[in-house]
Amino acid sequence: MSDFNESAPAPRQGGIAARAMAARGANAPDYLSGLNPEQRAAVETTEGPVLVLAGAGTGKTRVLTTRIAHILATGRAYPSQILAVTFTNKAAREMKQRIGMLVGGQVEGMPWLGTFHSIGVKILRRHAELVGLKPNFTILDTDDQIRLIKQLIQAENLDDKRWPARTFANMLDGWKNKGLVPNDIPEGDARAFAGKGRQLYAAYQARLTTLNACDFGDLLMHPIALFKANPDVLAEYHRRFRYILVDEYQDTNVAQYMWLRLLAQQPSRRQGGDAAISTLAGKIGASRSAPNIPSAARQGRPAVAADAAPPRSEPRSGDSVSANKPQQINICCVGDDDQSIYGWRGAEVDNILRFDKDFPGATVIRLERNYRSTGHILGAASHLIAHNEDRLGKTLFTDSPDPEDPKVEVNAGWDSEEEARAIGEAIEDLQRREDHNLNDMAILVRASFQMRSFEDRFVTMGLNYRVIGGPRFYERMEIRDALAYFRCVCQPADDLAFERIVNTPKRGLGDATVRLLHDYAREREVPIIAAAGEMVETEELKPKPRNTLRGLVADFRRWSELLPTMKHTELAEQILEESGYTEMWQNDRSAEAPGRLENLKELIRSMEEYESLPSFLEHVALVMDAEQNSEMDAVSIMTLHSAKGLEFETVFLPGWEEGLFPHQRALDEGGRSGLEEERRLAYVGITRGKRRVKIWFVSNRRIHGLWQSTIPSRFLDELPEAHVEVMEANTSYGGYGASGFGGYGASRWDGGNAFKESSYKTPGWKRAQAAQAGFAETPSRHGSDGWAGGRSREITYDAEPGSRGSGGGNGFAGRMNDGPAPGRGHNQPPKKGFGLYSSAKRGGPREIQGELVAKSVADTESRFAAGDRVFHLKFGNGTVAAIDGNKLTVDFDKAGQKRVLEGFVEAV
DNA sequence: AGGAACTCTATTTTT
DNA sequence: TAGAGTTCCT
Repeated sequence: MSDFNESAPAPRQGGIAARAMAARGANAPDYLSGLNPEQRAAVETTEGPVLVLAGAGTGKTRVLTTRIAHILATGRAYPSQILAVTFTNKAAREMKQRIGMLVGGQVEGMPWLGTFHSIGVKILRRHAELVGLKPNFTILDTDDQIRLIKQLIQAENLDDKRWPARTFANMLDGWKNKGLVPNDIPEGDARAFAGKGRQLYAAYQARLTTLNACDFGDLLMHPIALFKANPDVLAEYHRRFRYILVDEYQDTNVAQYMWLRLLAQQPSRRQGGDAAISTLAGKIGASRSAPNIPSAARQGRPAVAADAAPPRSEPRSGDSVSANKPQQINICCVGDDDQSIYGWRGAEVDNILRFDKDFPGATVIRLERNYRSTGHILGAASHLIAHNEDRLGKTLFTDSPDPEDPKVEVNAGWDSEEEARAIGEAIEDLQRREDHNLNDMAILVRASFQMRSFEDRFVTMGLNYRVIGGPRFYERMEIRDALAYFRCVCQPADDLAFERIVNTPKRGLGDATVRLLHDYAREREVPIIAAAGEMVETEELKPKPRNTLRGLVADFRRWSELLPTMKHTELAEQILEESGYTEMWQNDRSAEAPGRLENLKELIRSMEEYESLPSFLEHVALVMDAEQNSEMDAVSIMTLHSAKGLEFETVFLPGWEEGLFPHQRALDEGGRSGLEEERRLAYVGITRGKRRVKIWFVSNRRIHGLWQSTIPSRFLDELPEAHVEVMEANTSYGGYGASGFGGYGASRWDGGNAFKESSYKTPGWKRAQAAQAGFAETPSRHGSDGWAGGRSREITYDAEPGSRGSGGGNGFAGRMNDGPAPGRGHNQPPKKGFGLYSSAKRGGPREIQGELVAKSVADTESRFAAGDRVFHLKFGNGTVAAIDGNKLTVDFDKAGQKRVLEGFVEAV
């Protein structure tokens, strides 16, 4: 049944390896020509651990795919002996396709190329019993997960408003990213949720086991636990995988790291996390064991594998290709530390930074020759990223700099509407004058709310655009409902699916009935559908719901019986018909209803490609992904995060303002490393551009409904003059800041073309420096109608509701009226007061590559000391308790302890 | 069951 | 401000 226990087959006629070998030339095979020396080294260094540091646009995927082709073509391994992991399905698909192209044909023979998760499931299906699951376990999506958690929270008699399931789901995610089981979560976390954090986690896992289900995190956690507890199983995989390849290594989290290390036969280095992993399911109350004891030992099994020396002299059946060579770790990780932008969801840049320590004797190959962008773009990006401290260091270069290439542009605008207008015009310009396709242009934003102004504008202009990202096909309500029906049919134990649709469409089976069902099922420990089947035979339900439920149970029974015989697409259609689900939307008069029906049809259509309903469900759980139509010519709008890996002729980067980019929250929560991640995001953004990069910033932006004055991003100051051109403002109101816009402005950017002389001698820059010693100056007010004159709001720190931006009446600026019409008198002289963003106080200049740059906020020395008495506009008088960069912890006499920005506080 | 009124919250996202 | 989610009322 599985190909796993067979010994490696001889290359089949027409099989991938055979074809690859046939395709191989005598000396320099085709696929190797056209690689540059570094790439070629990365491909040909097949043995031992290899780290390929592949800068943006240096041909990373090409190396990865060619390397696989090379391994196959030289007979080093069979396709089934190569483990190749990616993060996204898209990347996996692309790799498969490209390997196919290299080797000539479809790659049916690469069974172990896939995402961490899909490979995880594959492993888990084979050995499910070892972690207490059945092989047909379900995979829960975030939605199910949250509903389940909510039930558990309620079962613990906690207020689910005060303790939102969402929050818990996030914590859960964090733990699983770190590979922590309930017993190993930090004490602080354990105390969360009214002291029930750990208990809830354990209860959650126990519940998943009863449901015969897994969440996404478990797809990594279970295999790790399994390998550790069953060295014999791990050894089989060791024997199998001759070569391991990892894409986007900088994005791996701790759990993925542990998973890889186990498979790479490395003794584990990280004690904490490793000791943590044991069997996840239902380990409540198990006593906390001493660190460093492998979990296998705890469970009374021999401890080998991870924590002991790797079994180097394992017999290696099925290894007909190169038997008898000493065991080597042929792992190749490809990544770019400078493009690590997922720290916030658990990625550990550290994994890539430490590779050579993890794998002693590793070969490190740098790919720095860029084939994508112009010299100016590379120069700008490299100079920017050089401001990061935690990096391995690479410098991209191009062989073909062209004096005609445009420099990276920096543009200023008044507000987000003008920004959208101007970018819209620039797009039309390129389209008309340069004959650009809209498909070659993209707008990359930091946060999705920024998209709106572009959409609004493009709609009025009649400009085609396409938003990438956002809610996906399989996340739509109607799709989830339909899938829930199918799940109930295929998996009678899927309580969550059943609960989702018992009363959809409305059948009069409301909360009360469901609760009864639930209690009954829990008590008897049977699945809810089974419980329903039993309960309708009793007197426990009122006649009406009882009859309805009886009907529904009969429906499901009938559908289940049809499952083995009927064609799955027809059955699916029948289910949706007979359940009344389709009808529900047909009767719905709302505007979305027709679209939903259309989506349901699309769902059925997409099932065609799969053999059966269960196999379709499996696909859906893992590949929450649907193709977008790329037919029409349209500008792409997306976040910087979703742009990673893409490239465009022209890239627009709006919103380069302090607080937005770098994002205030990243700064607050991540400190210096948070800032560095933001900077990498900027780097990713710039390096998406092939020929043109146009950066924008504005001086007023509406955030949470209030107009905020903003200052230019510090990243602008980190761009090298040689590769950047500051554009003259060409808007009707007369340009940005020629008259010392705002007054609080902090950089060379507010001097318009003053930049060309000397960036750091401009009044703006001096002001910025001066500001560091005292208050930043206020933003200017503008307009005259409806201006509240409220106090500026405290970004993030002030959670006190109800008082932001209104009342006060003390004349400190911050609240603006509606979008200002250009040309109106918006440039009033600055008023002395409190700065909006005290991050305006960028630290003293620092020398990098002969240039002065802004220093990060974290280094700024506070003008306060612990014990100082201070006054805060809202909280009144207080005493400084602690200082953290520009943030103060203050014990207020009346308001208690608060964290406030230094800029909002005045010495008394 | 449905709707009005109210509250809360506002990066980034894959699997 | 706006959208989602919840509560409360009929």
